[in-house]
Amino acid sequence: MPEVPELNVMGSTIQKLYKGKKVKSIEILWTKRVKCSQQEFDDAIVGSMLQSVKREGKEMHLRFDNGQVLGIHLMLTGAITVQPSDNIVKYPIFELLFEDGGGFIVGDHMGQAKPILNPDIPNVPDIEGKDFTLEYFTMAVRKRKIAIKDLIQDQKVIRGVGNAYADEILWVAKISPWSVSNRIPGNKIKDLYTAILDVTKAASKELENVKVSEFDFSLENKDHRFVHNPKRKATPDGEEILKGKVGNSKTFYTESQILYN
DNA sequence: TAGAATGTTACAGG
DNA sequence: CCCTGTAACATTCT
Repeated sequence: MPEVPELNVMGSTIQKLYKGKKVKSIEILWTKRVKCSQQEFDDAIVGSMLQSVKREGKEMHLRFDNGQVLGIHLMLTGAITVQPSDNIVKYPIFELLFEDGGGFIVGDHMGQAKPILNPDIPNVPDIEGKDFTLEYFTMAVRKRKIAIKDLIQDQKVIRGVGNAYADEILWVAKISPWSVSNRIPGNKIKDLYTAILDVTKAASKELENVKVSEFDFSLENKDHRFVHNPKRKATPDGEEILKGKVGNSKTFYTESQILYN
């Protein structure tokens, strides 16, 4: 369930709720994908105070006053349930609790979401970062020869775009997801760049009032996406939404998106 | 019942 | 060694 707009909302909420509080416990409940031991998590953050929450690509980074960082990656189907909650988390990955009550559980029925101790921050522009410039993006798009949808989702090129918003972005920019990256003309690369910024900003704003109690459900079911949304048959301007595949992921698009190849 | 779920990584082939 | 495409991962829900 995690892309940039969702992570922005979750991150600012976690910060609002727990900034300045000390960690009472962290309990790793599903260790398959986790690199560090329970002991290492305990030593790093138990007793330390939460200073800030920042998003880095598709990860959320919790920084503590002792300099330690807890990274959270929700992968495909992970979710955060703020505690206490009426909902029982069926497949918990880990639980983080603060000293005077509250905290959250990260759950994922696919078992892929994971906590990361002191994660690396790759030298790749985040889509909301200052170093994500039109110049950089134009160069990156021209350098390679793959489907444009795969390119904008490649976290080694830019960090933060995932399958759902990639469809929204390409629809706004009026570019077919199968367009070959190095065949896209300069003015359309600019449209694409602008669409990445605009779609991300608009969706973040749209989601900012979602209730904390609905984080583990409603965020992904909100009707704010216009094409990557199984509930919709047509775009707001009445064009039929088509379904296909780019690489191995499901793609929603329309006929009017131009194919450059 | 096969396929989908907002993702990443390993590996084969060129 | 670089680039690209494909499949695996893992598990429940529809």
